[in-house]
Amino acid sequence: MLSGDIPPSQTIYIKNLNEKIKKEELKRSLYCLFSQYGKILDVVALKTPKLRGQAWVAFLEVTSASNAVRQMQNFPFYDKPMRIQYAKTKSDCIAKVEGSFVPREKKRKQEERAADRKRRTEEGPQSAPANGGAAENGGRTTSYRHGNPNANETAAPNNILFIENLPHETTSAMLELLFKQYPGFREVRMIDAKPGIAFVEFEDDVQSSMAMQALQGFKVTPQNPMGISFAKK
DNA sequence: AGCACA
Repeated sequence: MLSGDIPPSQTIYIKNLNEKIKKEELKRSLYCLFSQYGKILDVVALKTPKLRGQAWVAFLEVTSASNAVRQMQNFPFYDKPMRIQYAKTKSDCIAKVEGSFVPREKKRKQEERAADRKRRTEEGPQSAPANGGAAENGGRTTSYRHGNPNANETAAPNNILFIENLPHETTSAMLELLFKQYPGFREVRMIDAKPGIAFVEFEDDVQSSMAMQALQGFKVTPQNPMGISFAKK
């Protein structure tokens, strides 16, 4: 891979991030943006002088990270193109999942030893930032893989979303109600000749990504979890 | 440019 001679792994390293964004918001947005590629275990961002403008997103699957590196490369995020590589070292949350986690000891700073001491014995996937809504309904259906035209390959980001698996009774007014709660919403378009699908347009790719993540798998009916992907250009 | 997890 030409991604800077670092071998593929579950964790991506992102730099050139907008440093004006507050840490919590940044983590939340990264979580939203990248969870389209698969389950995220953790998002790490620090605002220390050495580490500002950078973040790590740890996926459960290497393939998720690979897709993210390729498809989100140079993605304009808060007005700055993201530069994405694989992380150089394994994330703690990955080591924990693999059962190989050992609290770092005498590495750099001994002030960390005290912190290690009170390290909580956590088990499962690390705390991912909460997503902004629609979580009650059926929960995380991270990627929709049925009649999806981009089944194996996630489409490149687009300000227009492609919605499928809708009940045929769905109207654009219904979808509008659902999507207009997310910033940047523009319009819903449906085609009479093609029931069950819709296009939803946002102002830009970031905003469409947020809505996609928030509403992915949203169950219009118990049989109809929405499949949302980026429309093809 | 800069690779951490507190």
